[in-house]
Amino acid sequence: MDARITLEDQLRAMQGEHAMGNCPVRQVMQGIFGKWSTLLLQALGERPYRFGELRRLLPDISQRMLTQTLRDLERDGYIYRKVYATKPPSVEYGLTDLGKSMLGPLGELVRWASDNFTQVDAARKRFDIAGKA
Amino acid sequence: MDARITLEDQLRAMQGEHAMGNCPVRQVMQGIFGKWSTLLLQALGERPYRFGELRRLLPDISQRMLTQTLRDLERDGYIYRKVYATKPPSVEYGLTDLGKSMLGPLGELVRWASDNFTQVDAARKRFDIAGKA
DNA sequence: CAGCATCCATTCTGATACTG
DNA sequence: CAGTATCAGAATGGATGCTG
Repeated sequence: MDARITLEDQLRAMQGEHAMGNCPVRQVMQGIFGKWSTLLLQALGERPYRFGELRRLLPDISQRMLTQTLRDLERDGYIYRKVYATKPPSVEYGLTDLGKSMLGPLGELVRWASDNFTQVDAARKRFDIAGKA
Repeated sequence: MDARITLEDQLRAMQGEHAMGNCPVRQVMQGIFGKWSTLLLQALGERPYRFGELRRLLPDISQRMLTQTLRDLERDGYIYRKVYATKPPSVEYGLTDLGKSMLGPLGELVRWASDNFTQVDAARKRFDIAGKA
């Protein structure tokens, strides 16, 4: 079985009402690859976290971006949001089944990036030094 | 072998000079997930294409974005750019070995997105209808 | 044919201040 | 504790006209 998706596959999935720029596959991918989405998905892949815990885990995310990214991930069905009516209130975030099923493929790519970022970095330096920047 | 990369792995890879927001892994991922990058990488995974061919293949990309995205992919070492000094000139783009090696993991994720975009779409609708939008 | 330069609109991101 | 609201700057995206 070939795991490759051809461009024709994607074109077929678009059926006219969608243009290339907003094909559904790409829309899904964009949701996963926001500036903080991948990091949050991986964190929640380990265990559920509370809002404040995530904030401390990602020291350089602003509160605004954390709230917004979590909301987007919840909207796409990757994570759940559970409010405990304690005093003061606490909110727990965790992966849904859909989110868990996505973490496999995403992990593959993260692993590739982790294994190859030095090569990418080297390529960038070569390109820039060659004056093509 | 567990293919998962933990957050601790990423934190370890950062070594202080990098913050979460610009960790090298994320930088690589961002390069792959620009608005058009994935589509172009997949197209070039089938065979090399010329500039004009790519333009026709992605009808709704602007010339500016095509040029820019190709240049970014070349800079990161995923594609090569070969100029034929014909008259009029023609330019061929194709995947490098690094690009080819990345297409595997990327394809996994594209396949997941292709298999699950209806679920994501359904989740979005539920969220919006529930008035949480 | 395969670009580059310019201009403009939209989106994204973060800092800051405030609330149930 | 876990947000919301507002604002300003940066980055991104696209339309148009010009060139070797």
